[in-house]
Amino acid sequence: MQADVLAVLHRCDAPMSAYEVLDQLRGGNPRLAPPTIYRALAALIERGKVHRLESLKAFVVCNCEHRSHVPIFSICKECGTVEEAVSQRVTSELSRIAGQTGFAPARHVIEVHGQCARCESKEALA
Amino acid sequence: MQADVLAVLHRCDAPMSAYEVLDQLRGGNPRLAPPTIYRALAALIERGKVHRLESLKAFVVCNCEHRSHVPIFSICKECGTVEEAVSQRVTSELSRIAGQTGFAPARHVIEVHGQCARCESKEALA
DNA sequence: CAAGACAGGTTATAATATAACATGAGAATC
DNA sequence: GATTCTCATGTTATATTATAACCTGTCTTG
Repeated sequence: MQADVLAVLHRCDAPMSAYEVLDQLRGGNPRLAPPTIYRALAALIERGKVHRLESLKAFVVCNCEHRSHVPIFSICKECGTVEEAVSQRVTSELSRIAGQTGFAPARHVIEVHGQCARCESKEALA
Repeated sequence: MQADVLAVLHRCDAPMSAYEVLDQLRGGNPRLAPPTIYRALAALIERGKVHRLESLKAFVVCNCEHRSHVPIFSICKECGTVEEAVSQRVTSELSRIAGQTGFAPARHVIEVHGQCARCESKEALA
């Protein structure tokens, strides 16, 4: 099931809601219910294969090779595409800030909404 | 209504879900419905008085004086308290990364989950 | 085979959020 | 003063996201 979910997410190449994944997989299996999808997604996230975009309530495959990393997502508000980046500087600066108050970071959520280069140039033409 | 919602959020001093706010306000007004709360929250967020914590699906008052800023939230997984910080370095580094692919940032979501100093020391004692 | 573990199925419901239309009070205009 | 406009809120209904709780079947392992 995890493999099926991962395959659907790969095919789509854009963030999908759990229910969009569910609809895709129902084609081959009409009995599929939400808990099955959410369980598979939880396991994939645990394994680092998938990320949840908190601000979109949606899921994407992790296209990062790094084992353990702090992903930074750029989310285009026009076309919905998502890029994943990594920055040691951001991570360490966040740790530094946290350290000032004795806070121990465990998990980071970094999502940047805006407009991708492609959509900007499209808009410039119009 | 915005003032009422803000007052409730202030009293609580911790993130609250929209429905928790709703329950608080229903004491004085049994006819209150979700859209009213969500409308007030949307307006308060627009005005920068309130932030939505995407990863908690909850809302907090903005305790920052700055007019326009990129808030960085530290969320303690033990006690649920939230601290709001600002870092020019993080903001500019995120802009730099975005710039590499021509992405134009418009809104940032930065939420760090972990353990606050107080909860860490409590745990150390136990 | 019996016992246990575990993935997935099934049913039901909780929690979060918004669409669409109605109402009513006050300001602006005539 | 009557009319119209605007805008916040009320109201009803429903969409969307997520999880609890329990069941079933298969596979493993002794």
